[in-house]
Amino acid sequence: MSDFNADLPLSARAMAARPAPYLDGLNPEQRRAVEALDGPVLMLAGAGTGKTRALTARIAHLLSSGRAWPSQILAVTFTNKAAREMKLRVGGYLGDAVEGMAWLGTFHAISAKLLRRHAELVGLKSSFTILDSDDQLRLLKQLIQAENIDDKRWPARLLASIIDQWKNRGWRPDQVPASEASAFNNRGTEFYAAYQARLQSLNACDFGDLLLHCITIFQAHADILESWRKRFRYILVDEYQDTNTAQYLWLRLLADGHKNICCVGDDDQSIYGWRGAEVGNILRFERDFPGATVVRLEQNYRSTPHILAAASQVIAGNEDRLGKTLWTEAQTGEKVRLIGHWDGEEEARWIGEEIEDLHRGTRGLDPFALNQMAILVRASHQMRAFEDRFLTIGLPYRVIGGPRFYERMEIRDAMTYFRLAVSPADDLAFERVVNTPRRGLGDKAQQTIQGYARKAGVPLVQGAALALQDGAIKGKGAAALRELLDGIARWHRAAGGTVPAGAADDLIEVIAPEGGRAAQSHIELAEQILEESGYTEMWQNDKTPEAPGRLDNLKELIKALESFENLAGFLEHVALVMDNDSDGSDDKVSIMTLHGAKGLEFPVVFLPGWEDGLFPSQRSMDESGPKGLEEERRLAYVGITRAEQLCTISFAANRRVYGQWQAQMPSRFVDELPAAHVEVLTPPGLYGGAGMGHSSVEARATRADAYNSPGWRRFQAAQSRPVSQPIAARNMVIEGSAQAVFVAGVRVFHQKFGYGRVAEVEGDKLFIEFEKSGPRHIVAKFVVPADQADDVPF
DNA sequence: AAGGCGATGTTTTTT
DNA sequence: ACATCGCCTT
Repeated sequence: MSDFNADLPLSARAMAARPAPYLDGLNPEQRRAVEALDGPVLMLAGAGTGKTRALTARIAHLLSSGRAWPSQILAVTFTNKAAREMKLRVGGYLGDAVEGMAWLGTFHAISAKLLRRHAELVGLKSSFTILDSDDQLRLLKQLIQAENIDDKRWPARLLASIIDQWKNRGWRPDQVPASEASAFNNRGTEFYAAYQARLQSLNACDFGDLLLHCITIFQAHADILESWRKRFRYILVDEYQDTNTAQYLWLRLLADGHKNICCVGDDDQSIYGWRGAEVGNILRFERDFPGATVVRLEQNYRSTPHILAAASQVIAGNEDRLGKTLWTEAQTGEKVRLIGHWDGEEEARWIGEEIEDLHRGTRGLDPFALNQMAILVRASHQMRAFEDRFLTIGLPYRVIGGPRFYERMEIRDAMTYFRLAVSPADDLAFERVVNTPRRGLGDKAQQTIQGYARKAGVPLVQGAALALQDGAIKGKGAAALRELLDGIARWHRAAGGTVPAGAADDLIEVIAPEGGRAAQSHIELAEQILEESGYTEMWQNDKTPEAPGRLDNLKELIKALESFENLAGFLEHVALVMDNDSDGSDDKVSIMTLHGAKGLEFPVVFLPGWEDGLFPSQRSMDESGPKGLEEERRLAYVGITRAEQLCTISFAANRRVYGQWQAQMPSRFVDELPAAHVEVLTPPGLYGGAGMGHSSVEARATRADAYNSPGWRRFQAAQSRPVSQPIAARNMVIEGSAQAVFVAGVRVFHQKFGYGRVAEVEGDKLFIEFEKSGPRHIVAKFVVPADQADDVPF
């Protein structure tokens, strides 16, 4: 301990007077990553190599060495969960000083904070609202319908995803390249511009805008950028492999001054390419930041050597990677187990019994708690078989990643009312709840209101007031609308002190000049809003089985308000922090997707459904070709490396796919597992494994030497080849020729959808009317001209 | 304004 | 197979 102090840089020596507990127990690489404070640093952290540890130690080091104040460190994560975790861990080293880390958060939360300060530079007020995807979709749909476009063929969903992708790439409407001009029936950019204009008039922005507006501001206002560069003296980025282009630009802008940026990530765990993540960002880091210090964390503290070997072998099949070699000091442990089943139900049955055995503690292994075990699936529909089975045998389980609390209908409705109370001029909010509960204000009444609002150029609430004055809405609807408007005005006044003063006050006078005041606390106000609006009552009168649960959720929502000072603060939080992590403390088996499992670890992991088409997913390969396959392989890598002690991979010979039974081929990833580290098990009733009569692990999962032989593996390899090979071959044949060949009217062939005719060409995508399966958008390289279909090897 | 019916699409998910 | 959605009927 005493002699290393002499070698440390000045800052650290100054610190040596105090102990530096955060350096204790770091391995040499971690230590290097912690101590290389200045200039660009890339920390390539393999699975289970203590990345968070190094990252938090680095923050602690920056602070205790006096390089930066807490408020001068920008620490960016992707999820709120990761941000919380980091805050917690840094707090462990620093105590209360973490509270000063005002800029530790997600890209979006930090961007929102920045944007509130400079909103006017992009035509927004600092009180702008952040739209959720419901609002976004509703808005786009209006735009599409206003143009009299068939929203069947050109759905708002498609437009939303196109615009999202563009925003992910950092393109504002005027920056969308010409190559995208054909998107959305040649009108994509036009709609994008219209959408942005509409957002601006609503004083709103979507998630993509949070980043994009920041970029716009930074690019246009050197002085502002400069001041933020000065403030953020050190930048840390977690999960850098998941950044998209917009996030990359955002980071570059902030880091390009001092270049004190430390990016942490693992190219082998990049599994979000489909939503815009660019692995290229991490692969390119050294070129982007010349002279960067690159640290590889390769010592794994999580898994047994067999598990690591299996994971390493699988991921070695990828071309596009920086390359790391995980190693561990651990000597012993179970091999990765591989087992085939007759069908998906049997797979679920077997895993259920296996879990019970492991829980009980058979076979000389210590018993595992249920919450030490997890089942990781490729697609959520696989979960069903497990849920069914576990319900019948009474095995407690928890599904992680289902619909989230704040996405439930009743929660969104309730929050929409809160939104109206805070900003009565929020047209999207008004639209959403004007007839929820039913107030007799159907399409016709709503159109009347729209008409009045548009004609007078005022928000919908005011349009509604005008329509009432004019007597344009009659009867029951009129009375109910009057009541709603009075309510909104009353709630707004009650929320008064907490709302940025000004704008809405005149509006309130217009819609309800003689309203009273009401509740004191925002919690009382919230309850009152739900009561007076009739929303609670609506669910009380609802006879469907889910109604009681929804009422419970509403109570929970009210409870959640307690930790906020006012409604506006709460809404901001919810817009950005839409998570619902169960605490994991009760003893249940976890069922989740491979994506959901990233960043987690479990002593015992089951990886079912390793079948070609399911995993790797056919769609991924169809849509993204070899790149897609590589991403699937990374997913396999993520799955295996979640396991600490026991990892069991399985596949079924038959599986029901969309109601049809299908014969399944074992995944090509099964062939990529290293035989020396895998133990092949035989299920009961097959290959002589049956008849032992017990449900012990020995009896059900016999060591099946006959099937552990090279011959068995070769047999498997031979079987899966006819499936996997032609797909790759096909792509090679077709690529290159694709762009030139297709024009509207050409008859084409697609391996899955059969024959069809090209209706439209949109860049590299074709809109094809398939003879059997109807119209579809298809990437051109996956179809061949019909007259060449026979040349395609099968 | 509610309920029924046929068409439709079915990987992964955050903010 | 199955759930969801939009439209259509009552």
